[in-house]
Amino acid sequence: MSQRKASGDVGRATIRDVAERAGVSVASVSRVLSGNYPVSEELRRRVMKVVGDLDYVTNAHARSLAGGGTPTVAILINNITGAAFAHVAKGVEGAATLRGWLSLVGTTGDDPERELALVNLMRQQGVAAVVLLGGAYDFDEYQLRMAGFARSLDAAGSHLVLVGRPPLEGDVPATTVDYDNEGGAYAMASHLLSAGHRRVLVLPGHSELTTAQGRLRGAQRAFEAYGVPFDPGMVRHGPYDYEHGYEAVEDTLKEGVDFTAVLAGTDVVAAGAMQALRAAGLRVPEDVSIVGYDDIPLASQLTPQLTTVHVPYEEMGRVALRAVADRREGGGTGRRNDGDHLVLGTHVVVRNSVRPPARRD
Amino acid sequence: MSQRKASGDVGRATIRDVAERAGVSVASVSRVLSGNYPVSEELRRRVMKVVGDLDYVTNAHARSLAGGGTPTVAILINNITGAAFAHVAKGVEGAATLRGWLSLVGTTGDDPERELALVNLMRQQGVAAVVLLGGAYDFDEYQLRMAGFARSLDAAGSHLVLVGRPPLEGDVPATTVDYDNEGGAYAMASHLLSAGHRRVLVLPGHSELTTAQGRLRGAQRAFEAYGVPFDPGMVRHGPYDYEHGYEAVEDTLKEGVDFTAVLAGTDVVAAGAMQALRAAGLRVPEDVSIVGYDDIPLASQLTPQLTTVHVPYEEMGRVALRAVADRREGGGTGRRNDGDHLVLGTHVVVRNSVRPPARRD
DNA sequence: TTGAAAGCGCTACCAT
DNA sequence: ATGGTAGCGCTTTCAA
Repeated sequence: MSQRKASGDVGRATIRDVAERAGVSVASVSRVLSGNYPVSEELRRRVMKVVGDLDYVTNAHARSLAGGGTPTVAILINNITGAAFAHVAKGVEGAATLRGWLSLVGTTGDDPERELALVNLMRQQGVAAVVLLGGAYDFDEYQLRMAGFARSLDAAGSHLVLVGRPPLEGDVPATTVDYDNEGGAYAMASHLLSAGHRRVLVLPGHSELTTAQGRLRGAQRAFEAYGVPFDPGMVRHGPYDYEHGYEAVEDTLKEGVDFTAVLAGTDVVAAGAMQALRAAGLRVPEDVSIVGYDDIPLASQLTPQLTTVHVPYEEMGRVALRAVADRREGGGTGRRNDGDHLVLGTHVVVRNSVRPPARRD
Repeated sequence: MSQRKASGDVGRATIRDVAERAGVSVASVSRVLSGNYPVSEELRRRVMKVVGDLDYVTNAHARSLAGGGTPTVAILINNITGAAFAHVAKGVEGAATLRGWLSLVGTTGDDPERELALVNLMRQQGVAAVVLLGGAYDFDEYQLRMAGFARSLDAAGSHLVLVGRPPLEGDVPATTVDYDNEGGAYAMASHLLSAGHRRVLVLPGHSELTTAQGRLRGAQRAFEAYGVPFDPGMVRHGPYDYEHGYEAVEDTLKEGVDFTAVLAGTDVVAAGAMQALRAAGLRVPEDVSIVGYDDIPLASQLTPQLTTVHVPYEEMGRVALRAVADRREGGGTGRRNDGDHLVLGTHVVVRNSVRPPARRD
C-alpha cells in the first residue's frame, strides 16, 4: 500500500497509477477505458487487470474538463414530496439513464432566491439541460426571470426546459413540455355537468398559479358550453394541499352554501374535500360528487375511488429528456422550431366518485 | 461578441475572459469569487462588474479538479415515487443545502446491476458520500456487496451511508442511520392486543426484506408478551404496495379465515387492506381495525384516519447528512466510533382506525 | 497500435 | 494586495 505518491495520500487512484502499474502510457489507458479507439487485445487485458486490482474509476470532473464527460440533466422541483412531480422526475430519470445520462435533482422550496441559486449552480456544473417542473406563479417578473434563465443557460451551452408551465413569450431559447391543462378541466367539468350537477364548488388552486388559472378557465368554458351560469362565488382559491380541500369544504358548508359536487384542483385537494364532507355527515358520491385532477396513485386508493383527469406526468418527463437529447445530437442551430413547444393530451378517468345529484336546484 | 477565442466558440466565458476584460490577473478574479482572501474594494468592484456583464459562473468541474469544489451527496433510492423515501431525500437535501452542499438523486429501480453502476458513477463524480435508502433484501450476497461498496467509496475518499437498513457486520467503513423498526412494530401490535384483538391478519411485507423481518419480529414479541399464541397462518407476505394489501385481505376473506384486525407493514398496504374490507361490506373500524406503519401523509388522509407507527424519515435524512458532514469536517481518522450507527425512535400515532373487537373468539 | 505532450478552467502557492 | 504559474486528472491531437 505504498504505490501512492510520497505523501500519505488517501485519495483515489489516478489514470497515471494505472498506467505505471500496467507499464503502458496514460494515453493507452484512456483509450482502453473510453473504448472509442482501437487497442490491442493484449493492452486491454493488462489495463483492465490493473483497473480491477486498483478498483479504479475515472475522475468525472477531469474527464468533463478535458472534453469527455457524461451529459447531465438537472431537475428543479419545488418539493420532492409531491407525487405528481415525482412522476415527472421519474420519467426524466428513466429516459436519462437509458441514454447513459446522469440526472440531478434540486429542490427550490418555492423560493425564487433558491431557484436562481440552483440554476446558477447547475450552470456551473455544466449540465446539458435544466428542467423546471410545475406550475409557475404568473407575476410580471416571471417571464423576464425565465427568459433570463433561458439566455444564461443557452449562452453556457445548456438549455432550459419548462415542464407543466406555459411557454415563454418571444424568441427565447427554451423548450416547453406542457399538457392540455385547460382541456382536461373542460372535460372534467363537462362530466359533472352532464351528470346533472349545477351547483359545483370549484377549488382550482392559488389564483396566481398558471395551472390553477387554466383549470378554472376550462371549467368556466364548460359551464358556458352547457349554458349554465358560472357563479364566481362558488370558487375558492388556495394551495394544492389536503388542508385547503378540507377547510374550503368545511367553510362552505358552515356558510350554508348549497352544492352537489366539488371540482377539486388536484387529487390531494379532493382527498381533503372528501374527508370534510364525511366529517359533516355527507356521503360521497350519494350526497355530493367529487372529482380531482392529476390522477396520482392516491386517486384510485381513496374510497370511493376518485374520478379525475389523467395527466401523463411520467411521459412528460420522458418527452422532456428526449427533446433535449435530440436537440443536442441534432446539433441544433439554436433556432427555434415547432419542437420547442410540445403539448400532451389529458383525459378523464371515470371511477366512483360521481353520481347524478340527488335533488335539483 | 468577438472577445472569445478565434474559433467561433459558443462555450461559456472563462475566468481568463473575465481577467482580461477587467484588466486584472486570473488569480485576482479567483480570489474575488471565492471570497476567502482579502481583496481591495476597487478590485472587487471591477471584477464583479465584468462578471455581471459576461454573466460568468465558475466551471464547477475545473474548480473541483483544482481542489475547490462543492461537496456533493448522492442519494440512491429504489423508486423516487415512494413517499417515505421522498421524505428522507427531502431531509438530506435540506440539510445539504443548509451547508452549501449539492445533492444528487439516483434511482435504482430495485436492480442490483443499476445500483452498482450508480455507486461507481458517484465514485467518479467524487461525491463526499453515497446515501443508500430503504430496506434491503437479506440475501447472503448483501453484506459482501455493501462491504465492497463501503471500501471502494472509502478508498476514494468518499463514504457510504445506509439509511433505514441494518448496519454492516465487521469492521466496514460505513455509517448507518436506522430507526427502531422492531420496537415500533412491537408497540403497534401491543396497541392492537391491548384493545382486545386476538385474531390479527399480519402483512409484514416481503419475507426477505429486512424491514419486513423486523416488523414481523416486533409483532411476534408483542404477542408473546401478551401471552397470546402467534398463528403463523395469519401472516401473509408480499410487496409494500396497495395491491398487495387489497389482495391479501380479499383472499383471506375468501378463505373464510376469521380476523378482527389487520397489522399492515406500511400505510400504503393498510390503504389497500381498508379498501378490500370495504369492498366486502366490512366497516373500519367497527367490524375490523387496521393499523399501518410509516406515518406518511396518506395515513391521516384516509377515512378513517389511520393509526400507525411514526417513522422520522425526514429527520433520518438530516441526521445522515450531518453524520457525513461532521466526519468530513472533524477530519475523521477513518476509525469507526459509536457515531457509526445511529438509531432514531419511533412511536405509535393513535388515530381512528382501531376499536375493540366486536366479538371475542 | 502506442506514446508524448498540450491543454481543459480553476485554485493555491510563491513571489513581488 | 496582487500577479505569475504549477499542477489537478483526463482526452486528444500529433508523431513515431
